[in-house]
Amino acid sequence: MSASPVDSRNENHLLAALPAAVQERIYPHLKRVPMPLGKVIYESGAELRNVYFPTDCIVSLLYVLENGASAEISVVGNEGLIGIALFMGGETTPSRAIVQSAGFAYQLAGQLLKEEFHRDADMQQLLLRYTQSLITQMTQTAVCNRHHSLDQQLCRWLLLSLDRLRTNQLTMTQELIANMLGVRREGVTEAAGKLQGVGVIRYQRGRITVLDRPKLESLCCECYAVVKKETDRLLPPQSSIP
Amino acid sequence: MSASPVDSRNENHLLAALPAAVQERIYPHLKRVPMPLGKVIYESGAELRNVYFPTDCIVSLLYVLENGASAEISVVGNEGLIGIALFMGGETTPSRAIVQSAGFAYQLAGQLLKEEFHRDADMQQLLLRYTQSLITQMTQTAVCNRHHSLDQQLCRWLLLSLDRLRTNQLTMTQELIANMLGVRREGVTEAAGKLQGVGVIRYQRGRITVLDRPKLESLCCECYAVVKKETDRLLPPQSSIP
DNA sequence: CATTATCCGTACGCTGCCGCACGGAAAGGC
DNA sequence: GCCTTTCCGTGCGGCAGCGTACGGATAATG
Repeated sequence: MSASPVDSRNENHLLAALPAAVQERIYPHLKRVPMPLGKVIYESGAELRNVYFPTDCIVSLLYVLENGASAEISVVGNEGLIGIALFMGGETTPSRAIVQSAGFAYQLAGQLLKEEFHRDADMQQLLLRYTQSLITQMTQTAVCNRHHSLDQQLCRWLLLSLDRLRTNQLTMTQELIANMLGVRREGVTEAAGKLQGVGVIRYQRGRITVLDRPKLESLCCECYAVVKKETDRLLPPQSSIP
Repeated sequence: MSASPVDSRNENHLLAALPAAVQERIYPHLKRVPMPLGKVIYESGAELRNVYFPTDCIVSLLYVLENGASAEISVVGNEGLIGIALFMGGETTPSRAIVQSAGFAYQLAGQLLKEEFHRDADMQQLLLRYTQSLITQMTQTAVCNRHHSLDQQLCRWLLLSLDRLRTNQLTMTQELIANMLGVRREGVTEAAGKLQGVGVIRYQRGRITVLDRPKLESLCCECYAVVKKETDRLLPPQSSIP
């Protein structure tokens, strides 16, 4: 196999967990592409031509209503891939994928992914389990939207983002967070102000630093823990580099 | 094939759409079982032993929070099946399935479904497309919970239920609806009162009659139409009895 | 260095839904 | 036919988040 020890393709957990045979066939076709902040990976209803395996970026699946209001459905980092609709058979979804934290990802032609999906049973199993973990995240988002306060949801959101980065710093304006959570920007300002007041985070113009993660978790609703636990169950976080 | 023209197994669209070969193998193992109101088909986290194909009942996938608060994630009728976690590979889900409208369903051992899922590519494709339509429903629920009023959501909920029944009558207390929507019972009373006031529905002690469906749709948020359109796209509603 | 654009803080009235409480009215049991 | 249970109507205070508006502070631009 051509993968060197420092192969950044292994930074994506799904890629790293693929059967060796699949890796061998797919790796040569992976193209490392930049994922700049705000880039729209695919638009609602648009046909997917490629899928993306993030290594150090975060992509949000966002739903945009007719009136322009929006809400984040789920978030994808180096634990997953963008474009499940391809192998699910629908080709499109009524949501938008947008880069929420800049970085890189590996691009793969959708056709190749589909072929492998139908060729290798282990890979299929892996991708389906990942899809189920996404479903869990979506359902939890739904119930969280219904029952929990903005303060709690902000905590959940910060934790979800933090898990997908290597630092404790998010480059992220409050306006963007508000779009994701589907609330007013002022609401985020207020909630973030409280968190800063108790020393959990600090921020200056679009740069959020998490200072006390345990406390952040304690202020969060159960939703974060439920999703994390279920995701770990479905996709055991085994070491990515064999 | 043993299926007679009046075979009620064909009342479930998924069963009816299965490849003939799969039908031949599976039909003998289907067991028609009653689905009484309120019955819990599976509990959160419990392993699924059977899957269910509803013919004339409605089953809700409900998420229950630690404090007992709940919210409906999606709803399944004769267009789908209960137990997708089986072939998705997770075996369990952190949600509860509960009968929301009484009727019957066909029960099938999970093991058999899994075998067919891996054996027949067409069936696999069908089930995955159904799963994607479920995902659409879930995401729309999430965004609807965030942005739309109780009045609108009640309309959406009534329409979703109506689509899965043969009558325009729902046997359904307001308390139950409140549980599904994750709101107070009083809120449902008020919203339903408005709908009755404008002549869209009529109800008496747990019996709701829809009088003016077009008007109901006009009062609804876009969420219902989006889900319906996407579901029809993913699972074309071809005649169920060939 | 001056100007502009971006981002964050604050304030105020409003409204939709919550929590709670109580009462009436229809179905069901004996 | 009486009693109990279930279900629905109504009312009231409270509050979280919305819409709107404005101003200050920090980066980016030329």
